[in-house]
Amino acid sequence: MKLSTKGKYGLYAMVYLAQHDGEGPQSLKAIAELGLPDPYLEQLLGSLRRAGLVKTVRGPQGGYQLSKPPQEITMRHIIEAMEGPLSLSECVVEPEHVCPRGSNCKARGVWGYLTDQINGLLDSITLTDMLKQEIKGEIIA
Amino acid sequence: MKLSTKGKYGLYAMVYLAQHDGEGPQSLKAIAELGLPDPYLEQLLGSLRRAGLVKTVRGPQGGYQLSKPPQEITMRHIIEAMEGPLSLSECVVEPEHVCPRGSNCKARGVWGYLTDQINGLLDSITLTDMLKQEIKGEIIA
DNA sequence: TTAATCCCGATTTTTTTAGTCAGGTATATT
DNA sequence: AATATACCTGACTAAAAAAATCGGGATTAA
Repeated sequence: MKLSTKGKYGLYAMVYLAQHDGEGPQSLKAIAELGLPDPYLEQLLGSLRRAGLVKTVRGPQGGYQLSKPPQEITMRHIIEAMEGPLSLSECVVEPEHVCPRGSNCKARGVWGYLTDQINGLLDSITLTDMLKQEIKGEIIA
Repeated sequence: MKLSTKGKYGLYAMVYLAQHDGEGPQSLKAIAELGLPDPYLEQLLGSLRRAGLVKTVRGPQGGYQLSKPPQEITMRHIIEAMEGPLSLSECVVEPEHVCPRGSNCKARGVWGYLTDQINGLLDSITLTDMLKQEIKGEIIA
């Protein structure tokens, strides 16, 4: 179980924007200094924009910035924008999924439970928490 | 963020073995009735055996069975056997990872925190819980 | 008008996942 | 001992997903 680069790069970019919140638009090139391939990063920022997490300014001095305060943006928003909803098993997410294991499959409940718990975790972490390196009063550095 | 079929099939197989615990070895063919391709499943059961979660009996009437009581086998044991340790980012797992973002990368702490939390969740669910469809007193069906 | 900068779709490359297969080993049964 | 059942192993292949690349277009400050 691992995270794709999409999710990681997306988060790095968002942390960068949070660190420069209020300083005006940050260019793609500036963000890519984090060590990310810029044409790829451009794609990813597109996802973040379409998800409503960043807004852009075109033209010279243009760039990307957070579309709302960092304390209102959670890890879940970001990861979900980049990778789609967390799905440990299709049967939890897809409405009319037919499972070869029938209706009394014992795994199904666990997938649902875990999905909820992990989503809850992601919901509970904001960009501000990350900058402060503190979640629910706990130092995470 | 999703789980591979390895993890899923591995769990299905383990649930099956838990349901038939004490009934003697269960053949590959019997387990594959869950709807899994049997030559592939065979591979996966190999991982579970090497991880010490199942033991096998060869020859006629042979098959697979749990190597310890179902309440001692957790989701984490199973998923980890199938997919290796949970790794949201290399920097958390690999000892000498050089990160282009340097030592004050704000994401690192979060990866560590999340990794611990999710591992904790997986630790807390046993095969018995799954059969009972109940985790920490909560019905999950 | 120019240059900086974002936007977008198509394409390619690489990696991982998923699955197959052939031949080998152990063992209960007769 | 012979046989048939069943697990074991490693190499192989195919398909899908991830990770990027690229070329050309649109917007706008200066």
